[in-house]
Formats: sequence, C-alpha cells, structure tokens
Amino acid sequence: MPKIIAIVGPTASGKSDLAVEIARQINGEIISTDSRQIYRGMDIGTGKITKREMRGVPHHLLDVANPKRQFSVAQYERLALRTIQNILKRGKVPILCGGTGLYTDAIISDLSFPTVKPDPTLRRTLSKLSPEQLFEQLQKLDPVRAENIEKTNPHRLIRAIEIATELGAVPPKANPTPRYNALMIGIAVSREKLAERISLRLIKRMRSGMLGEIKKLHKDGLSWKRMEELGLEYRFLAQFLQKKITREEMLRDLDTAIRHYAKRQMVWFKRNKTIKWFPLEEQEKILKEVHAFLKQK
RNA sequence: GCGUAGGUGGUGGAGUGGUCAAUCACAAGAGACUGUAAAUCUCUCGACUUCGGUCUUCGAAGGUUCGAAUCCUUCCCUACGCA
Repeated sequence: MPKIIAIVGPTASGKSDLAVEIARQINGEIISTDSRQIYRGMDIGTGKITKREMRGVPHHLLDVANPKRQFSVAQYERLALRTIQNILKRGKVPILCGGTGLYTDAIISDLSFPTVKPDPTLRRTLSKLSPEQLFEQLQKLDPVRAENIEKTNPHRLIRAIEIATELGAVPPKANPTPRYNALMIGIAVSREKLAERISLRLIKRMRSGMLGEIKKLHKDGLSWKRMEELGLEYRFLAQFLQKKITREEMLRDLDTAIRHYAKRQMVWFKRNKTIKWFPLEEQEKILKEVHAFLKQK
C-alpha cells in the first residue's frame, strides 16, 4: 500500500503551515481535505492558503468547484484519488491536510458510498416535508433502514429516501477497507487556546475584507440562501448583510459557532484511535515521526 | 425625592395562590454521522446521589393563608419617566 500522510485537527489549530513545512522536507504535495476550500471565490472566509504561504509546495483540490452547486464527498473522493495517483506517479509524497474528517477518511479508506447520485428535484420536494413525514416515507420504502436512522434528522432521512427510491433499499454499511498506509497526525490545542485563536482569527478576517468577499459572491449570483447553507462565516455574514442580525450578534454568534464546529471536529477525530496527537510547538517531534514513517518498509 | 415597571437557574425570559426544580431559548458539557459534513441531528444541564430518589430555591426580612415565586408591609437594588 502506498504511503500517505494526513494532518488533521480542529479549525485554527495551525495545520496549513505545518503541512507546508513537512512537504518541503520530504518532497511532498498537499491535498486539501476541506469541504469549503474546494469552492472558488471562498478564500478569506475559509482561510484558504495564499500562493505566498504555499512557499512553492503544490496544493491540490482548492478552487475546484462552483459554490453555486452542491459538492459531495463522493465527487471529492474521485478527484482526490486521481490527484493522489498522479502525485505518487511523480514519486512524491501525498500529504492530506484539512479539517473535514469525513473527507480525510473517505480517501484513506474506501467507505463505499452508495452509488446513487443526488437528485435535486427529489430533494427539493422532500425538503418541504417535516421529519415525521420523511420518516413515514422511509418506513414504507425501507423499513430496515428506518429502524436505526435518526428520526429527526432531515438530511439523513432525505438521503436514505433518495437511495431507497433508486435501489429499493439502503445497502447495509460496508466495513471500510484501507487504501493507503497512512500516518495520521493530529494537532492538539487546548480548548482555551483554541478559543483565543479563533477569536483573533475572526477579527483578522474581518479586517482583511471578508465582508467584501461575501458581497462579491452575492453580486456574482450566489444566493443568500445558498450562502447560509455554506455555514459559519458565510452563514453569519450573509445574515448580517440581509439585516437579519446586527453586527454585534454576527460577531458574537459566529465566534461561538466556530467554537462549536471545532468541538464537532474533535468529536470526529477522537473516534479515530490511529491519529497521533502532538502540540503544534512540537514540530521537531512531528518531523521525526514523519521521517521514521517514510523509512519503514 | 415622587411616579411607573421590574428583581426567578451561567444569561435572556415564562410562570402570577396549590400538580414548580422551575415551559422555552441561549450559553456550557457529552455525543451521533457512509454521496449536503463549516451541513444535519441527539442527550445532559440547581445541589447531592448507591441514579431510585433526597434536599434547598424565586432580591431581603416580616405578615396573611391549610398552602405563596405568586397577596400585604417594610427595606435593598435596577430601568424608564417626572423633578
């Protein structure tokens, strides 16, 4: 199995810079595992790395999608696998870096997502229904899946109905099969420290024209509704620009929303016992770990 | 100083004589997740607990009542209005 390195951690933990440093030392190329940085035009709000910050290291899967259209894990998986093949062919080391746990996992292991494509029309129709109604529908279509799905989660219910409509039933969850020999490195930051970094970063982003970025996206045709769907900075700044909330509310609520997000990320990562955690300051140790990993047979 | 409206859990804010440890929202904490994942969803959340319960609360002190967060009196505090 080819070797691959993954840098994970909550938002604002300092992954990007570390990944660049590692890439420079081991002749690597970076693949972003971030579900929002794939979109063009979403730069400041996603904290997308700049050309200058890349320091010559190739970065992949940034700006590969139009934010107007919904992107999916499966699309991401396809693009990423192809990219990794190419990097390996060039004799370089692929380094995954990003905060979307599901995306990272979908590369490292084959999660075998059901092959049913999203059906926008069906989704639009279903989105008008209440969770109870959705659940009833699913029960009729696929009683087995209905048995252990969250009755109150509209997204999941809709997807399950989508799959069941096409396949007759939702296939049982397959065991993930690894595709790569992966070294997973997590950046550990204390809760307090992370909260501080998040707040400072938010102020910085506001100062560097994040509102302008959102205005431009909207001017270029990205609907407020879609913007709010995109979450965090895009959601709250869009609400502010529509005058749904005040500036103070925006700043305060966004700050806590980002912290909540970081918490959810950590819940996801903590499940994965193969991740090796290091404080950001211990770069030397991390690099040692990486070199040792690459030397292994 | 006078008038008015208030003082309930970490916060906002219900409750206005009995079934109130206190609807609800937020914050906080713990989780779920298989083609929307920065999304979506769940649980806990006064104190103590052998997890079945136990105990103490509604600015303070008195009082009325079988019974008060809810009614009365005084005091303290806050907001607005008048001085």
